Amino acid sequence: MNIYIYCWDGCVCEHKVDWTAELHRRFVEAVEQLGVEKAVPSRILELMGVHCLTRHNVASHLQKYRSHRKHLLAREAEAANWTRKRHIYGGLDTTGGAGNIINGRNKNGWLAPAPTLGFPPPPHVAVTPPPVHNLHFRPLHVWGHPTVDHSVMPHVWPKHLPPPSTAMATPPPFWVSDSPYWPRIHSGTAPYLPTVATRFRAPPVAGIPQALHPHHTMYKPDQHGFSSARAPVDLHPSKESVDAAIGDVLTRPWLPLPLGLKPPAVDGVMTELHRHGVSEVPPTTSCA
DNA sequence: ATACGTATCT
DNA sequence: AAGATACGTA
Repeated sequence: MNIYIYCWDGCVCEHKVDWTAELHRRFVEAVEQLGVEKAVPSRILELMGVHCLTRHNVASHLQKYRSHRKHLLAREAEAANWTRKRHIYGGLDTTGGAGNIINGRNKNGWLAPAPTLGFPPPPHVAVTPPPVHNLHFRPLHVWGHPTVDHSVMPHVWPKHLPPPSTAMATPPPFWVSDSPYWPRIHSGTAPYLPTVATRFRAPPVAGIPQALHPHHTMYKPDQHGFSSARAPVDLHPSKESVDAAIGDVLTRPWLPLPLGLKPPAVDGVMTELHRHGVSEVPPTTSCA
């Protein structure tokens, strides 16, 4: 049974906040403006301009948000670290490592050590959003910055989905696919739009005025997707790690193969070499 | 008294 | 897991 309470301005609010896509989007927007580290509940609340939200609600959400983000960053660092070790081991500095990590940043410049670099300025001018009077949308199970997610999430591939083929160009991550949550960011540029997302409408709630357009389709990857980043992810290397490993191995085949990769059959190698007009193979030399 | 962050509870 | 609440601290 739903419990409703009366907001300070007279609107009817649900007892428990549903962090819908729209709400979360505003939240993230506010956090981005303030900087993830500097964002505090009161300021976020202010920027969000949403009724029926208390500072406590925001604080709680912020806690979860930071926690999720921390996990993601940790994984990213893990991937970067893996590649760095290999580079040190090989003594060469070739590029093509995990997620194109350069100077501690990923290619989008989002994942450098947070406290020092702070975060890039917001991509757009802050506009005070119109007030939202109700929270009646599907809960959102998507965490993190749209901008961060795009670079961080790829190695958290849901276990129930087939991994993307490494032979193909890397498709945009599935959680971006056609989601109203990231409108127009990819839909125009990326032909690859996996349709794995479960989409449905949020049913209108009787008796509650719909302040926001009720046509918001909610995206809800199942709870095994990227909220449980433990067992499935740990058992299977992340996509990013695999990409890094393959890229690395191709670049420097003389190094020991990482765990899990098998060397090609000699016959196959010889055939391939012949195909390329190489008939003599010099004796193997050790890397000094 | 108030806001914040974290831990804990439901 | 998500969101609320309790609690210690500044």
